[in-house]
Formats: sequence, structure tokens, C-alpha cells
Amino acid sequence: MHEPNPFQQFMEAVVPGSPSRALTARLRGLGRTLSIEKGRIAKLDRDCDQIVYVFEGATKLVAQASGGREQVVAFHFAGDLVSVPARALHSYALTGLMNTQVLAFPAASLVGAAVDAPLLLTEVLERSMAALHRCRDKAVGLGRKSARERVASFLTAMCERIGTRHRDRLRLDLPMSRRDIGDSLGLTIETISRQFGELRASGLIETTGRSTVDILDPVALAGCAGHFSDTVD
Amino acid sequence: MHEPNPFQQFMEAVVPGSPSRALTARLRGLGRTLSIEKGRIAKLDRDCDQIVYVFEGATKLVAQASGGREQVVAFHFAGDLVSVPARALHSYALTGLMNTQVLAFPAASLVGAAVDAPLLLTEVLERSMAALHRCRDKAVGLGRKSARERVASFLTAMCERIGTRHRDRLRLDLPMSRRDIGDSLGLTIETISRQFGELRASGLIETTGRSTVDILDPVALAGCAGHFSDTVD
DNA sequence: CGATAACTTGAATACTCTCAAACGAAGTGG
DNA sequence: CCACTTCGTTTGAGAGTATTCAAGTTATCG
Repeated sequence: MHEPNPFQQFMEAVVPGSPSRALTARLRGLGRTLSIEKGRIAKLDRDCDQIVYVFEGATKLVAQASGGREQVVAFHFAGDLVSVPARALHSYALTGLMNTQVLAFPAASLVGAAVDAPLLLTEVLERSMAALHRCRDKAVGLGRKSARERVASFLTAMCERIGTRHRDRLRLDLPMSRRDIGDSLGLTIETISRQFGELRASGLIETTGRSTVDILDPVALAGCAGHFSDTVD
Repeated sequence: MHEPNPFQQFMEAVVPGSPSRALTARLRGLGRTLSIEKGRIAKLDRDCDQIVYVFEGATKLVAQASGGREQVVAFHFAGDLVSVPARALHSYALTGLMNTQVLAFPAASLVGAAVDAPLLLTEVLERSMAALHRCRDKAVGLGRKSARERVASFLTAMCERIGTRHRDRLRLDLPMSRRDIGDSLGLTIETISRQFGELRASGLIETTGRSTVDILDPVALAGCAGHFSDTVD
């Protein structure tokens, strides 16, 4: 059992079916593998938009506004595809939450290379639409929800992405700090900590150490998230 | 000079080059033209994700959370392409800001029909990435910015999209109400009103009636937006 | 011109932030 | 293996910004 290759895994995950040799060669030429150490910023080409495949590890995409304020725009885990804009109203950086391996493509070149590979294009389109929809759901949280609802939303969403079963209970091993969570939810670390405390007191969660969260009552927690429902209100 | 056809204009705007007859016929069969009256919700097919081309007028995409709270996720104007999800964490609706004409496609079918039309696919991809990047910039505003900064951001962004020159000054004819602006920026109408008042008092803007805003000092206004800059801080 | 809806303004409240300090976990070196 | 250092987290008190509630005012439309 030899170590899997980042590029190979990317092809299997993102290009369904059997891609032509020509396409494979083309893409191999475009992609650059990068290691991102925990807490460090990926050294991406900042001259053009990048499309990054997370092969192993976890990252956060951070936007910087004036005054050093940071907003975590999204978290990513192995298998995810991230679009990193070169220039926008705010400055964006992809940062490792742990030691991470990624494969970075210039967005324009990737799309250009895919004109003959509709399956690759549709896959990228599919994923970027999904990202858009997630970003909108996040915007609703940031714009209209209380701290409690944001934290409950966050934990519920994380559960679906990286939750595991541990002795009959739902467990979450968070790779991000309280600060990261705060920067993602538009709250301060103190507020995050207080909300965790109250959820703990309410018996909805249990925490061990810094990163482990057991979800004792997933249904009640999701109920705190303030998502749309036809029944309530 | 006969009235332009929505479908024709869609093809010209979204499918560059000269599309094949087969593709044209296929797309024509998929698209449904809809009229959306001012203040009313578009009667879209809610069973699957939709891709909507705004032919004429303006719309807002509204997400509904629990408790009747609403978040305007994006505004759209003639020529824009909107992705409306069928089901997500929140309930989404496309609403007319004025009498509006749109062309709605089932997203999956549109993408399916485009497997042979890479230019259509790349155009849709391009636009959805742009939407993603705008949504992220919006998330930064909602998560990390003051009321003042959000309003300044909003006015600056609107200027670039629908600003006009009027006797040597930059004019904005806002099709949306204070409530819409508030729901877009995660603020209340009262806060919007107060911010407009203060910007007026500072001499940055001038308002006439409900919808006309003259930007007297675009540079200073943009400076209030709190966007990233290397120079400040 | 009158009615209605949208907007503006004011005062009191609430939620989260800021600042400050104590606590605990994780890692290092003896 | 333990003491020590450091960083992340927790907790508390006070301050600030936007919200809520309540009038009052101004556009816009019929």
C-alpha cells in the first residue's frame, strides 16, 4: 500500500470518468503541490485567481478588512475545492489549521484546459455553486442571528462535515481555535467561550480539552440554530 | 426597432460566439420566461435549483430564517444571472424590486444541456465564481463591520453597478427600500436611516426623495467602507 | 388633495465587545 | 516524571453600538 499521490487523488475526486491522457498531462503541468504548515499562509500565486484542491489536512480562507480585522470566510477539509481570489475588496489568504497538502491551479488556466472536458467543468461548477450556497447561508447567520444561534449553526454544520461516532455519541474534533470560530461567526473569542459554556450548562454539549466537543443532543442543538422551518413561527 | 426578445438577449449575453442551432433549440425548450411584479415573489419551480437570467428590471434574493427574519443575500439587475437554490438551511425567494422579466432554467438541465457547449459552461462558471466572491465580501461586511462601514460599502458598490452621471455628479437611483438595504446589510431600517442622515450631515451624500442619492465625495465614501488597504493601519 | 406607506427621529434597552485577570492545557527542559 | 513556561481559554465588570419601541414627518400614489 503505497502513499497516494495528490494529483492522482485530485483527478479521481474532481474529474469523473476516465480523463484523456492529454487532459491529465495538461492538468499535471498546471497544478503545483504545496505544503502549508499549521498556522501559516499558503504561498499561492497572488497574480491571478487560484483554484485549490485540499488533498490532506484542513484550511481556513481568511479575508482581511481594514484595521487588522479578520473574517474567516470558509473552512476546508480533505477533498474540498477552494476558490481563492487574487484581488477583491478585501485581501484573502488561505491558512493551514494543521499541516496540510494542497494542489493549486491558476483558475483561468484550469478552466481553459477544461474546454474539452465538460465533466471537469461541470464538477467545478457544481462545487462552486455549492460554495456559493453555503456562503449565503453563512451570510444569513452573520446578518441576522444571535451568538447562540451562530454557535449552534456552526457546531451542527461541523458535525455533518467532520463529526464522528465515539462510543454511541456524536463527537467533534475541532482543528480550529476559538479565535478561528469567532472570526468565522463574526464574534469574539470571549463570546464563543461564553456560548460554549452556556451550551455545556444546558446539557447540549460536553467539552474535553480544547478541541473535543461531544454533541449530547444534536436535535436540540439544531433547533437552536434558527434555521428556517415552516412549523415554528 | 422591435422589442428585444428575452431569450435572444440571454443567448447573446451568456453564450459567447455563435451557438449551434441544436443548443439554441435545447435551451429555448428549457427556459421559462416569467414576469415578476414589484414586491412579489417569482413563481419558480421549487423542486430543483434554478438558474435565472434577469432580462429587465431588478430583483433581490431573500433568505428566510426562523422568526420571520429576512436576509437579502444579493441584488440583481438586467443582465445578471442568479442561482436560486431549491432547498438549503434557509428558505430562499427571488423577489421583484420593480416589474421585472426573467428567464428561469432548471440548473441541472441547463448544465446538462451545456455538456457540448463549453463556452456556456465557462460563462456560467465565471459568473457563479464572481457571485461567490461578492458573497464573501458581503460576509466580511456582515461579520466585521460597523453600520457606517456597511452603508458606505453598499453605496460604493451600488455606484459601480447602477451609478449614473447627472450634471457632473455621481447619481444613484436606488430601486430598493430602506428595509431592503437593512435586510441586506444586517441592520434595521432605523439604523440605515440614521447612517444616511450622518453621511448627509458630513457632506458625503445628498438625498432627494426616497430613492435618489447623489454621491458628493466618492473617494471619501469609499474610504469609510473599511476595505482592505496596505497603507492604512 | 387626501390616504397610505415609507422614512426619520428620539429615548430606553439589550446584546455583544472591550479590557482585565485568573485559569488550564500543552509542550519543554531539567 | 515533574516543574516551568507559554499560549489558549474561561470568567467578570463595564462600555458601546445597534435594536426596540414609539411618535412624528415626508413621499408617493390614487
